[in-house]
Amino acid sequence: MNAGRMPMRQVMAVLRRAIPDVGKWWPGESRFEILVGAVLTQNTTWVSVEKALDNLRVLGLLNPEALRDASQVVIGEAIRPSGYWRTKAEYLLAITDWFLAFDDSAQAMDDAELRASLLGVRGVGEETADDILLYAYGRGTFIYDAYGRRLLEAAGWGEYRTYKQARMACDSAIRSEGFSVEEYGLLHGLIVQAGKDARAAGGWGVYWPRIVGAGA
DNA sequence: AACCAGGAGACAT
DNA sequence: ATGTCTCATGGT
Repeated sequence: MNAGRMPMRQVMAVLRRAIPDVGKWWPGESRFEILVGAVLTQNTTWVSVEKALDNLRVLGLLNPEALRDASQVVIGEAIRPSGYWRTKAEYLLAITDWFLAFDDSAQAMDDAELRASLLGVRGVGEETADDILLYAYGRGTFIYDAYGRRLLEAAGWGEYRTYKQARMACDSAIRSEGFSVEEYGLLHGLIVQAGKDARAAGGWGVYWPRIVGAGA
């Protein structure tokens, strides 16, 4: 089946034509900041995350040593704009401990080892782990988030019940198409931006045919 | 004013 | 292995 499955490189071409510039899509001035952002953005818009990151930066807490020594309440106050402040303050302390313990040895780990190590951290699930793998450690990974699901469905890849299932299918397909790490990063950025545009346009049902047709 | 955002964990089934 | 609840704030 999957007669309508469009090759990922072609999907990317369609998206690049529709979205000329996503910029440096995951902002972050340090690797640690990317980890913090990955936790804060869970089920939350990036605009809200930026407010939380700014608050942490002003307090001098955007580095691992300072954050580790900060109280959960102080962290919670700073990150309040991004929601779930009790939960995420706890998660941030957990990922900070991981960073202090394993960041140095991360380069020596292969992709699967690093992913497993991250998944062992409280507050790091499949999607957050993949965000970190791709944007903090430069490992080629397809991020199967809510936007990715909608895009794949629109592009004829069908539906996958679980994150793992979809990730495996997409990763192997993309790997066989020879994507570089930079292309993986760009792809996810394009998908998220396209998701926003699609919603403004009235859904993927109208948006996708439009941007596909725009080049044909 | 309901609905959703760049999810994850606990718990029941 | 697969659903349902909860967590919290901000913007449509």
